[in-house]
Amino acid sequence: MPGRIARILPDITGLDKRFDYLVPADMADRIVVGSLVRIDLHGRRVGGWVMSIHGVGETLVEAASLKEVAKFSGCGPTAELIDLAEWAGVRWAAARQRPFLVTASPPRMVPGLPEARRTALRPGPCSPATAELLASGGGLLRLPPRADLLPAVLAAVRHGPALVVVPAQDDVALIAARLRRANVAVAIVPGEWAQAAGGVDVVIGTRSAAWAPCAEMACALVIDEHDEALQEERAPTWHARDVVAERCRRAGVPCVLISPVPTVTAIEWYARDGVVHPPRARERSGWPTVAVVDRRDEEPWRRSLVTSALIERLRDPERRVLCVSNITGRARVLACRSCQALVRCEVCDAAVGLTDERRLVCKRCGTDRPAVCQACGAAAFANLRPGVTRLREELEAAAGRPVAQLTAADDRPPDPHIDVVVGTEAVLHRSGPADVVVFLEFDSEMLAPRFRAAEQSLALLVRAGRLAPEVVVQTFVPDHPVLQAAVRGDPDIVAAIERDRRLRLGLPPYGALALLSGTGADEVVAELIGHDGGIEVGEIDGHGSSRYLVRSADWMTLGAALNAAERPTGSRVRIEVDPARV
DNA sequence: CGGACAAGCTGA
DNA sequence: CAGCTTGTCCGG
Repeated sequence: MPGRIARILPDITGLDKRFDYLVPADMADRIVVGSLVRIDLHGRRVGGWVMSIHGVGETLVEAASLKEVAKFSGCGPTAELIDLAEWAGVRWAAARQRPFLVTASPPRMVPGLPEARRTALRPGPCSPATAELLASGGGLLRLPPRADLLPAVLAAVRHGPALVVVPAQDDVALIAARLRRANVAVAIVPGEWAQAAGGVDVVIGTRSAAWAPCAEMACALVIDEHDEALQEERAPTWHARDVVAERCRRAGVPCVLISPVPTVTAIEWYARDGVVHPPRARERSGWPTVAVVDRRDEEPWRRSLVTSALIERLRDPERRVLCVSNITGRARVLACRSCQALVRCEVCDAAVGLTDERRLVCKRCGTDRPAVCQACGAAAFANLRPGVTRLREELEAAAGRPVAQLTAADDRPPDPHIDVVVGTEAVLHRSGPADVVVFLEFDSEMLAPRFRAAEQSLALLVRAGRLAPEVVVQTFVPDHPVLQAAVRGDPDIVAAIERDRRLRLGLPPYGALALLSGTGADEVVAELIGHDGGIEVGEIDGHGSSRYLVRSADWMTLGAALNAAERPTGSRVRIEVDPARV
């Protein structure tokens, strides 16, 4: 091979530039697009990705003046994923590819790929609906909360090497173990990145698996497409469902999305073929029993969360009861995650709360400071939610048996011998199965001033329904569509209303939306307003620094405009494309 | 990002 | 004006 030139993106945050290096002859066969290499750049040796390979003469710099690639470090993302990162950089207005490439790269260096491991599938239960959707080019499958998902995964395995994305790590392990028992070759990513790249029947993982290698990928499955865990919370706020769908589209392989409560986004993608679901009677039987408790009937203890319906369940010693509450809404009492110190106001020593802008604001004296622990300088806080402590005592008195409390701040699991647990949403993630899940006050969730509140609160009921066959919801609005949908096991009730509202307001998926905040946001917004191509900007009142909602007709127009906007030096603009909580 | 180098500030 | 801080530029 004559001299080749590798265009390399250094693995350095804040440096979004590619540099050309000569490929030494002894590395020529190993260095391909995506390879991880080391280069000498500006006096230091740094890692980087090969973004493209060129012949001598195709580059701007004279070959003679180029340095050589210093070292081949290991295998990296495939060329398809490098291209996909380029797309994602626009889709989520990231401007740079680095965050995607990091996700698409192995956690430890992989010098070479192992042999493919593919096995003959033992006959077993296999979802015909999934198989049909895969055969017809992909689609959206609605399966009730308590349905077993393994048959759908097995149908994907039958179709060929499959990429499976699941929101929660626990479910990844569970599905992988069951697949292995069925003699399926599985690679759990990111840990088994090399096996996934070498070739297996199923590559499975959480959100980041959207960027995992999958040799000879023939189809992909996104399980619980509605789950917020599929979206990255840090910017760029990419969504695994969207990444997988685009990846499949480019590869020309089918993608099947599965959810008990499909998002308007997914429904819209597959609007032509419609949502596939089991016969209504069967679907409904896969939903939990949902009991709606009208808190208006609870005179004269109208304000109490301990209703008679709840007391009845608490008093039954045979029943394991999980109680979920989020009374405080946002955190009012915080503790530092590193040093455990209570976060207090610098001026008056009162406990301070955390605002949406990540500032600590004292309710007593109004002092405002950045979200940094005064004792140790850490910036991560645990929410102590004093409301839960008080509630625990109240519930214990009503139950006549011990009640454990669980919030995101508690790092040890609750005592397994205590069969009543109360806490924040963490209860739904970190307690085992139960007989009944009670939402003590669901309205703050269901009526939250966020455009996805309906979808999000329905998703909570789904989560609860997977833990217990019965879900009790205490509310002042018992006729809300979210509750109707859950009671009847018919998510269409919410989907239809949501679709109309989003269409009317031009909200996703019928419009593209990004939230801009941080210093320098004003300058970026000023530039966007001068922009000619269909960008709209609105200001959201932010305490202190202002936040802006930027809208456009579609994601790529929005992303391109945001990426093109000049950022003033020293600015720290945060861009949340498709924000989950607005 | 982090090194290089230049321009700006301080103190004897 | 040495010695130090702060800012800006640039990398193949």
